[in-house]
Amino acid sequence: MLHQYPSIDPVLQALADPTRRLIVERLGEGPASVKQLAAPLPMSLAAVMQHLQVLERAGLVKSEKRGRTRVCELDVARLDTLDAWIAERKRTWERRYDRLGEILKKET
Amino acid sequence: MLHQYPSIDPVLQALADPTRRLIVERLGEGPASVKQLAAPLPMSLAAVMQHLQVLERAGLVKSEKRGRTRVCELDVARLDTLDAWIAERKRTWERRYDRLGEILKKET
DNA sequence: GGAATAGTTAAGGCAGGACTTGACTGTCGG
DNA sequence: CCGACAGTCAAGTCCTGCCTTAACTATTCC
Repeated sequence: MLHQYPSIDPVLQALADPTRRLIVERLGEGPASVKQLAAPLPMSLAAVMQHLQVLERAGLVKSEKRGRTRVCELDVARLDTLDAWIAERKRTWERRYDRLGEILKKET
Repeated sequence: MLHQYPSIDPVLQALADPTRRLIVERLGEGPASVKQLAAPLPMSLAAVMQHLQVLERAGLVKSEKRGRTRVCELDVARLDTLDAWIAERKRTWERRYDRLGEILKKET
């Protein structure tokens, strides 16, 4: 089947970092500027920028420049890619489980 | 709200590595020994062992020693942790979208 | 215009992660 | 018992990823 997902690789790599997950969670509540995103984080603005670039490359975040501020927004659709990947693993697993039947259940 | 998920951190970190995802995908088709898992991978057995330890610490894989071979098996339940996290992000997002109403839809 | 604001870019430091090698343990087949 | 097999452990190398600082650009406000 070759499972050709549109590159979950950058998505998972982006979400692997706790800071980036915090950013994603924050953006889940609505758009925000880079400054706003950086405010609660214990690091420089430049560091947050770099995190945003990773998230943007992964397609999880879209941003737009308005005046001198950059407004960032979550792209939830990208999370479906992950959803799909997980679902696929589980489906294969459960299909296998069905093939085995209830037999193995007996030997707890 | 404090979203107290049982540590998605190790799960996402484990899945961030392409090699480990390959192992997960392989194990999705059924249990396998360390040797079998290592066979298609361009690295030493010791390296695969280390990957397995990461997966096991994340709770994604369980293994059992049988004679001189170690049989590894996927723990699909752990993927639900990730599922839950994603679902939560999407839920928050959609709730926000609802609050905004249809107004923004007009300015396509 | 000039100072403060918000972001961007580049360089470098440092720690952690991925992989290797080599020595070692335990197990199976003959 | 002995060799081959499957895995384990410990160092050590190397490279990537996260973060910093510093200099620089583009806006906004007075």
